[in-house]
Amino acid sequence: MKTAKKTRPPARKTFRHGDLRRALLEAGIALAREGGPDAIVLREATRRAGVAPNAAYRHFSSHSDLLRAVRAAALSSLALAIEAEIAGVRRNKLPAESARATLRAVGTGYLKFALAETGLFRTAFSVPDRVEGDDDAAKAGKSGLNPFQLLSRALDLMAEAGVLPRERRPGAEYLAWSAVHGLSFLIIEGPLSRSSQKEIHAISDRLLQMVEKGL
Amino acid sequence: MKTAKKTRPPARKTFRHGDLRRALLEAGIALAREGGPDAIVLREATRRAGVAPNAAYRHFSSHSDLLRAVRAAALSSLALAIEAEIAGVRRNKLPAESARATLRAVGTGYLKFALAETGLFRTAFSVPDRVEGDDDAAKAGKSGLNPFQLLSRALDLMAEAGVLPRERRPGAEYLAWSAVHGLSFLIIEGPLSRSSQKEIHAISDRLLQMVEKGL
DNA sequence: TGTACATCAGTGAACGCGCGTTCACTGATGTAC
DNA sequence: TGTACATCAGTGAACGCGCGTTCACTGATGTAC
Repeated sequence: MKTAKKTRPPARKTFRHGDLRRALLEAGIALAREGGPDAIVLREATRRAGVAPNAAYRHFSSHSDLLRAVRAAALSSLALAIEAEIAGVRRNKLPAESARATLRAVGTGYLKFALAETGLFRTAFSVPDRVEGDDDAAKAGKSGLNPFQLLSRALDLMAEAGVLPRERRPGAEYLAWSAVHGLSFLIIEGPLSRSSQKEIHAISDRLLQMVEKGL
Repeated sequence: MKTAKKTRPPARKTFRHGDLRRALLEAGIALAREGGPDAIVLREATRRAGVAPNAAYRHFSSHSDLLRAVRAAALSSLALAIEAEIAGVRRNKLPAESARATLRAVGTGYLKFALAETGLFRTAFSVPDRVEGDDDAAKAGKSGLNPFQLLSRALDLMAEAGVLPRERRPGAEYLAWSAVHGLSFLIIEGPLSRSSQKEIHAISDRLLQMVEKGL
């Protein structure tokens, strides 16, 4: 899928753009949304912003600098999606139930985002990057936590509620993350890509159950 | 990491090459091994085979045709790695134990391959493709089964041995695959990419345990 | 066993493409007096 | 309030690169007689 070249420059009337950095970043995000990380093309971003190609260099030092910024934005979107799912968890439950529901919400939010925003999702994980101890706000949601940190917090809740044995807590992130990320892959690029929403929903449920039980 | 351009054409003395198709395929595999799917460049393959760029078109109809062939070879390598791991399972066990060991072997073989042959592994899954009902021998190992089919067979064994409840058997492939594939990702491109072999081994073990228990 | 000829694998040259990036520039803006 | 000037965001033109692919060709091979 090639990107449409039809988008005409909005014909600025001022010499100065106003907020070119933001415009380029948003064009980059749009490109990522449409075609994943490989679709983030510096020249196309400037085209969409209605600006000469080299103008980008006033705001990003290189192509990969733009890519990094888009990537951070994608992670932030994912964090927002997870937060939205967590917000839907009923508060008046027993701690154990509530902790489990929160962990499930993290998984569900992750999977929903992968399905709905495939391009951004793939962009978020297109480049090796430790997100664990990273407090870059550009990668975080409203809570100030990035996706990994949201998962960590959910697991902490599980441990506190006594649902997850303390000795199993360390490193549990990687087990849960593996399962959910792997399923996202199967859904996006793998053999489940032609399955119905309903089938995907069912298998997602089973997977989250497996994690809960097996953790 | 750019591919080294130093590899000089082997200076054929005959006009005919002999087995150019094979040479191009092997060059393609070598490129994939070194740099993943994006490194599979038709021109570079012909360079390595010591042949003019357009000579490739006698054997592959296009770049993506070559890519498909390399991809099939990568899947076949993965199948071989899994088979090798299965072959190491002790035969004189109880059926239940033996079935569990076989499933573990599938997971271990998968993870080992992902770690040792990252480029080929990424190539194998670089393009959406249903491998489930696919009996293309180019994607299979010595047993004639491709990686997915090897996993299916291991799960069948589990069901027959009574270790996996029959009603949970359908679709179990996707749960196991998700977990193991997800961990492969974390190890290859994700946050576990800088961990030691030992840490990776430990977390792999825990993951396989989780799958066994949670399936 | 020897020759004529069709086949088709590989050659050489060229194409158009879009990319990231660099250069010397121009002209709007904001500040100092 | 008005003017001179430094700043620096965006321009226009160009670069070199490597890619996939097409064209008309050449020359080794295998087969028919």
